[in-house]
Amino acid sequence: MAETASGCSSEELAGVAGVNAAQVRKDLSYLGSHGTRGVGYDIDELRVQIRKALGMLNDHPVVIIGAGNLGTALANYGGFENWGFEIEAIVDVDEDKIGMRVDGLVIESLHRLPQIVKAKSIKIGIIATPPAAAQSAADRLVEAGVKSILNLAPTTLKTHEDVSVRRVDLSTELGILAYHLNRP
Amino acid sequence: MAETASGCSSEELAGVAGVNAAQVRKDLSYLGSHGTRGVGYDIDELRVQIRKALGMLNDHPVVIIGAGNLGTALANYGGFENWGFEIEAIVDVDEDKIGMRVDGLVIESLHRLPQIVKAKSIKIGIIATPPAAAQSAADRLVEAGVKSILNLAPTTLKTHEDVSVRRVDLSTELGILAYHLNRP
DNA sequence: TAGATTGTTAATCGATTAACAATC
DNA sequence: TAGATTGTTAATCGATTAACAATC
Repeated sequence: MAETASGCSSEELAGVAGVNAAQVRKDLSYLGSHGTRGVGYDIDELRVQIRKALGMLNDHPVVIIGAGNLGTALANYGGFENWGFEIEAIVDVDEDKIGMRVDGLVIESLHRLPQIVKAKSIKIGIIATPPAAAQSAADRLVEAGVKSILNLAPTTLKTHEDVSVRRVDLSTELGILAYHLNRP
Repeated sequence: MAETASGCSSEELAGVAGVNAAQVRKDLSYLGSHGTRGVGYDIDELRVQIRKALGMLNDHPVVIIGAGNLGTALANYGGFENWGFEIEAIVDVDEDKIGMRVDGLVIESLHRLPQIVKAKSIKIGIIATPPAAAQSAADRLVEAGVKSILNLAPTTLKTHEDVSVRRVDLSTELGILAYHLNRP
C-alpha cells in the first residue's frame, strides 16, 4: 500500500498500466533512479522526471493551418492544455475568414505565417486544410521554420528529412476496428 | 524488374515499404502462398488477398455522433471512401441542428440512433462530441448494437469488454513531435 | 531488525533477418 | 537449362520477464 500520499510501488503502477512490474522498473530506471527501495516511487516526482525526460517541462506553442471545420474543432479541442501545448495562432488562406474569432483566437492570414512563427517561437504546426492544400501548407510551415508537423489531412507529405511529420490517419484507425469486428 | 504490369518482387516491395525483404515474404506467407517463384507477386491479386485477410472486402457503414465542427469535418473527410468506409449517418442531440445537411447527409436526432444502426447494419461509430458527452455517446452506441468505436474526444471511455474502442489522442501525437524536437 | 521494494543481471521469449532448397 | 525469386527453416537479435542482491 501507499506509504505516503503519493508513494506507489512498481506493482501498483504495472496494475494500472496493464503491464509487467519488471517492465515498469526497467523503464523507469532509464530516467535515473528515482524510486526508494522498500517504499516505491513518489508519483509527483515521477511526473516531473518523465516530463523532463520527454522534454515537456516547458510549454509548446502551436499554430493551426486551416480555419475550416477541422481547424475550428482543434482550436476548441480541450485535450492540449494539460500536456503543455498551447494553440497560439490559427491561419487560413480565405481572406473572408481573417479577423473572425475562434475560441478567443483571431484568424490570421496565411501570409503572416513567417512572422507569427518567428514572433511566438513556434516549432509545431498542425495541418487542418483540405488534402489538396496540405502539401503547400507543409512547405510554408517548413519555410517559416517549423520543425514538427502534425498532418490531419489524408495525404502523404514530402518534406526535408530533418522535419518530423506525423500523420493521423483515421482510415487506418477504422481499419483496425473493422479487423477486430471479424476476429474478436 | 517487373515481369508483368503488376508483378513485383519482395525486394521491390521491401524497398517501397522501407523494410526487410525477408520480412515481406514472411508476412505475405501468412495470407497463404500468393507469389510465384522466380517472378514475384501480382500486385492486384495481393491487394485483394490483403483486403480479404483484413476483412475489408466489403464496405463498412459508419455513424458519426456529434454534428459540431469535428463531426462536420469528418463527414467531409475525403480519406474514408478508398478504404471501404461509408459515413451512413450523422446524429446530434441539438434539436436545432436536426434536418440540416452536411455533405449530402441530413443530421438526425440522437434518439433515432437505435433505428439507424439497425436499419443500416452499422457496426462502427465515431464519437465527435465534446468530451463531457463522449461517455454517454459511447453508451448509446453500445446500446444500439455498435461493436467498434473510434473516440476522437479527449476522454477514456468505459465500455463492455467485447466492444473495441480506439482513441485518437492528438496530445500524444504532439507529444511525440515535441520529443523529437529535442533529440533529432 | 524484519519486511518491502527497488535496480539490475541473467533467462526466456518472440520477432527479425539470413540463408537456401524448392520451383517458376 | 540458367536465372530469378519464393517460402521456410535456422540463426540472430532485441525486448520482456523472472529472479535476487542491494537497501530503504
